[in-house]
Amino acid sequence: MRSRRTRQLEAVRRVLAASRDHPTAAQVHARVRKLLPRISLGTVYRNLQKLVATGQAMSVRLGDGAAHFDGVATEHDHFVCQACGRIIDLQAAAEPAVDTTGLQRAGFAVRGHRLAVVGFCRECARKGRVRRQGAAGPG
Amino acid sequence: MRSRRTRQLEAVRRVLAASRDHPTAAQVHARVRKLLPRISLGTVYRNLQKLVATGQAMSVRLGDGAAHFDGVATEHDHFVCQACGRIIDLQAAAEPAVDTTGLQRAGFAVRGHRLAVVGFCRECARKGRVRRQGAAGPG
DNA sequence: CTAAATGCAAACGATTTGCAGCCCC
DNA sequence: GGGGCTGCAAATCGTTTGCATTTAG
Repeated sequence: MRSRRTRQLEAVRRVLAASRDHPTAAQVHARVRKLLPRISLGTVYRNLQKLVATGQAMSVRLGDGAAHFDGVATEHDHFVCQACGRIIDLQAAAEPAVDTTGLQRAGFAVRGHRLAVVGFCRECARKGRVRRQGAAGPG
Repeated sequence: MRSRRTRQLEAVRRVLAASRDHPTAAQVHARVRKLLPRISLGTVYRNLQKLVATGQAMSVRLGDGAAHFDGVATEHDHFVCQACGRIIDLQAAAEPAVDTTGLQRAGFAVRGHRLAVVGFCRECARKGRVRRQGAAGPG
């Protein structure tokens, strides 16, 4: 019943902690392989689950099919750039505060939220890759 | 190149407009089948895509694998009940306003956002199904 | 030792796609 | 009548799972 400290789990933990780009399970797998060439994708999935379950990582879904993993486990929001695809952490009490007091007053028991702000990051906005309003929304 | 007005597309549009519960593609399929028993799931997917692409519907992802479809196409947020699984539209300027002015000041070009507030809906909260804080987050 | 974890491959669920025939415009 | 659309089935993608074998404690 007790949980073991395997080299595979350690490697996944380490890779995730060193990644700032919210890799998918497949990307984590590719990176961990450099340390443990024989590790399987299934094991990566199992260990990612374990880290999420123990609050050492979080998984975020963003429109596209695959789950992305975040070594930052404290609750925070994300910004998704429509041009370069980067997923940026919106840390701390900073930025987009979500006000749920109205909901709570209405009788909802709020436990948390998932927020992804969509648009163009500083760099892409500066480079003028900004497609002006219109067309598809934040999907 | 021109788009046609088929009975299948019409049926999907109608079913979605009449649904307030954010059905999955499979659920839409089941409902449309009552009108067109021979319609295939693939066609339902293709037509749902078409409605989303033309701004007549929106698709929302919420933790669980499947996409849920919403006949309300105007941008709005959702509340997901952890007890009964219901997905509730948070309409209008009401409720959880997301403040992105800080982000914009920081150079981000904000185009929109996706917000899901997680917790217990009025009914479930009242019935005491509320598991108190702790354990897993809004995953 | 021995139960938990691994690697591998098959199983899965959601969604997409190729194709032959159908049917709107 | 022609090309988009359909139904069907097979294919794809991300993720999970069963099982024999390895390995941490």
